[in-house]
Amino acid sequence: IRGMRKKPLQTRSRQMVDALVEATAQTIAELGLPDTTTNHIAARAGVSVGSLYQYFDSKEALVSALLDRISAELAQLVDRRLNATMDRDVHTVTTDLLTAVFEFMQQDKSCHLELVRNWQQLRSPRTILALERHMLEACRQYLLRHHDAFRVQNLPAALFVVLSSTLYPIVHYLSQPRPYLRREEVIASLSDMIASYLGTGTKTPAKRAARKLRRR
Amino acid sequence: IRGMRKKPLQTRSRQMVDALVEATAQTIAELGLPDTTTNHIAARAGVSVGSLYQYFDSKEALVSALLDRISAELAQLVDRRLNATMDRDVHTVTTDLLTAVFEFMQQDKSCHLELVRNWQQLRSPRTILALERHMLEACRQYLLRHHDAFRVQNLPAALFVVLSSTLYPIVHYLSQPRPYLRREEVIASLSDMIASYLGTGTKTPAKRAARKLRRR
Amino acid sequence: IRGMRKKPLQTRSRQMVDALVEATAQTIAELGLPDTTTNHIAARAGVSVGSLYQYFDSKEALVSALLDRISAELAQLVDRRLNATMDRDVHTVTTDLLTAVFEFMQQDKSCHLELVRNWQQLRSPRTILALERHMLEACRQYLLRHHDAFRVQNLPAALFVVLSSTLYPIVHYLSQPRPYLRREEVIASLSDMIASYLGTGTKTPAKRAARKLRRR
Amino acid sequence: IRGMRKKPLQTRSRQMVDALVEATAQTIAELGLPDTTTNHIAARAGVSVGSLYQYFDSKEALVSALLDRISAELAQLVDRRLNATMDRDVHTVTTDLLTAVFEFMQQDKSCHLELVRNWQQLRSPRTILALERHMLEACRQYLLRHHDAFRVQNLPAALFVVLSSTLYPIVHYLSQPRPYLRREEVIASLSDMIASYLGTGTKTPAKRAARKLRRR
DNA sequence: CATGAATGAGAGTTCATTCAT
DNA sequence: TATGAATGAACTCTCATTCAT
Repeated sequence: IRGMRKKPLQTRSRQMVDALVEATAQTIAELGLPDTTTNHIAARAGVSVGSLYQYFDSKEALVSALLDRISAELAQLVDRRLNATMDRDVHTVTTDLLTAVFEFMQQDKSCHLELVRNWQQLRSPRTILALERHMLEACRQYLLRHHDAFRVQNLPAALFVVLSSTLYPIVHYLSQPRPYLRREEVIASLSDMIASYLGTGTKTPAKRAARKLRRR
Repeated sequence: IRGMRKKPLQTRSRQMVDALVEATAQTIAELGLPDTTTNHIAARAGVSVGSLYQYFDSKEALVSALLDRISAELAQLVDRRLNATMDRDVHTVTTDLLTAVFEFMQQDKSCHLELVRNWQQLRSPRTILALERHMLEACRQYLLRHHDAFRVQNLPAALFVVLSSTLYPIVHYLSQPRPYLRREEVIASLSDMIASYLGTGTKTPAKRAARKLRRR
Repeated sequence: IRGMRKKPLQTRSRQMVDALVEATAQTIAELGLPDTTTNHIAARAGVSVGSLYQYFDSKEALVSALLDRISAELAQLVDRRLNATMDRDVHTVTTDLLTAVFEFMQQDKSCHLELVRNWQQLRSPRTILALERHMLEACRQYLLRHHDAFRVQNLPAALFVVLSSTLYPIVHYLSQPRPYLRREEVIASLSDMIASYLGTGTKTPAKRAARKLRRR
Repeated sequence: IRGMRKKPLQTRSRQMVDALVEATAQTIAELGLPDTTTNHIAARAGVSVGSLYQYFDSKEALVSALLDRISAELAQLVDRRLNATMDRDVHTVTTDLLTAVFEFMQQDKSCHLELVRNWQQLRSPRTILALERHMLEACRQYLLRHHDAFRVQNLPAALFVVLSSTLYPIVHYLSQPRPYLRREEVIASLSDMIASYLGTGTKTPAKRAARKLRRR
């Protein structure tokens, strides 16, 4: 792994690395990324700065490691949810996933939102790319399973658009100091949009009714 | 105007202010926001730091002014495009707007992308909010004009989702070092998604055909 | 005069110089000496910094000129008071003078106290020395007039001690945020001390009585 | 302790703190308080600015610590002297104390005088107040011990006047570039004044003789 | 003469990183 | 291996002073 100085094979090392990453997460959650210093992190982890630099090349490497951890968590979360709802229709699955991601971001004392806000400072394209690929793959699995229900033409482009159209509205929404919409409204609208795009956007009764009318 | 020290009424002042804002733009474009310093900006503008601080209260105020400028440009761009295509269907309008925004962001040696990347650092919520409202209003105008063609239920939520689903995929796309999709593919997919969501997603021949089939 | 660039012979020049010195006084009174800048002063005088530097070599020269003005005022004040009470006894004269100086320092919106507080920063020994000599001379005049009533031996030293023992307790007293003594108490005690030192410290009834007793 | 960052418990820390305070004293003695910068201090202490800021919150905190040190020294000095002369008459005690304070201020390459000169800039009212109270208490002790010999009416006011009448003439005297009096003359006159004020001003033979004459 | 925009050295302070212990 | 004191370059911002207009 990049930026790591020692391979944390031994137990002690692993514990140290974990403690440091956890301390990083907590500090970022509390102070925000820009105000997080290596000294803060080391202090919170209960070790010295020197030790910190024995395990991580730089502050950046630390944040990178934290990102790896969070990426894994997020991937796991999505996988679990998706497995549980594999057979349901897009709208249901989307609503479920969006709710899960919302909760993930909103977790109390979590650094997730703060990190996504500053994701451009994070020079860890590898991790981000990996997460993205994982998500794309998960989505592809779902779509393939339901291939008869969809009418997307350019699958890669569609996946890209659906994914990036999903993540950012959430961040944007959560970054508002005083949102004028409720979370459920955003989730519902996003689900509607994605479902209608992927071709089975006829889940809400109102819409189904509307379409019926027009058919006549 | 906030953070401005002298009112740039006279020609010389205006020129200095403009030069400084332009220098800020260039420096950010070249070095990125985090590495942009007041000394860099002053040097590039060909003046001393002292002069910079005669016109702007702080580094933040400078960036804020730059943001104001860009916001105005972007708003103007969207207005112009939208006026020209007011009577066309969603898909056409969306494609046109997306293309315009893409070009705006991709302008050579432009700071636009870098700024959007760091938009969370920018402590200018006023400007950002204003831009957002402007966009929402523009979209609303368009939708009202075509109200018979749409079937959105929760208009505010729809607008929020459409707008944030639009901006960020672009940034995301442009931030990729080696994109695996062509720009046109992303634009097309985004347009498809939005058009289908707003209710007249029947613009591309393929889809129209697909829908016809299903109706039988 | 030192630090002055032009001899203010013409009326316009005199007015300018006066306006600048007055502006200096006001600014110091309002902001304190450390926060007083040449730009503040020029602005308050309604002229440009350039003009300021046409009449004064430096910020220091300005403060110096202000000090000259205040010195003259103080000297005049003491002279007037002393002339009026020339024939009275030390205690009365001292009380009167101290009251006058207290009032001079305490004048509303005055820079006097602030200047005395920072008198060491003021590199104008000439002015200060002149004021001191003036005071010494005034005191000497009074003492000579009453030479039969006093028993001071080392007159120069006595004058030095009396004068410096007088000014600073006033400043010290006025600098206290919450004085625990009343002004009158300080004046009375100072007068008692000086009168008893100079040899006729028999003004307060108690003391007169005490002395009478001892004489027997 | 205020403004201190690390508690100087360990030997190394104490040494560093002491070295920095000492460097502050030396720099102030050499350059004067206004021209003393944190970089100067750090350089003179032989450490980096960073180290300075590991031990002190700010430049002000550094000066504050120096003031604490000096206050303690001065208080100790006065206590020692006063204890040694507790039973002597006012004139003797005053002369002794004044001589001691003179020497304290005049110490070669000392910052004491420079600090007293700028005492108003020093935002450490706590320390100054503490010193003042200590002095007042010491004086009160002495006066109470000799209560039968004195005839002061308003004790607090008398103490205030005596103390402030004592410190400032010394500073004033030492600030003169070319004093026209000898130190001994000032001390003698001050002692005379205080002794005569406090009621036993009949210590010097000359005065006693003079008074005898008048009694006849 | 008057202006005031322009100057720029230098202030205090921070923090990722190192290295002697 | 762990420590944490030490580093110092770099940051933002100020203000007495100048000089082209």
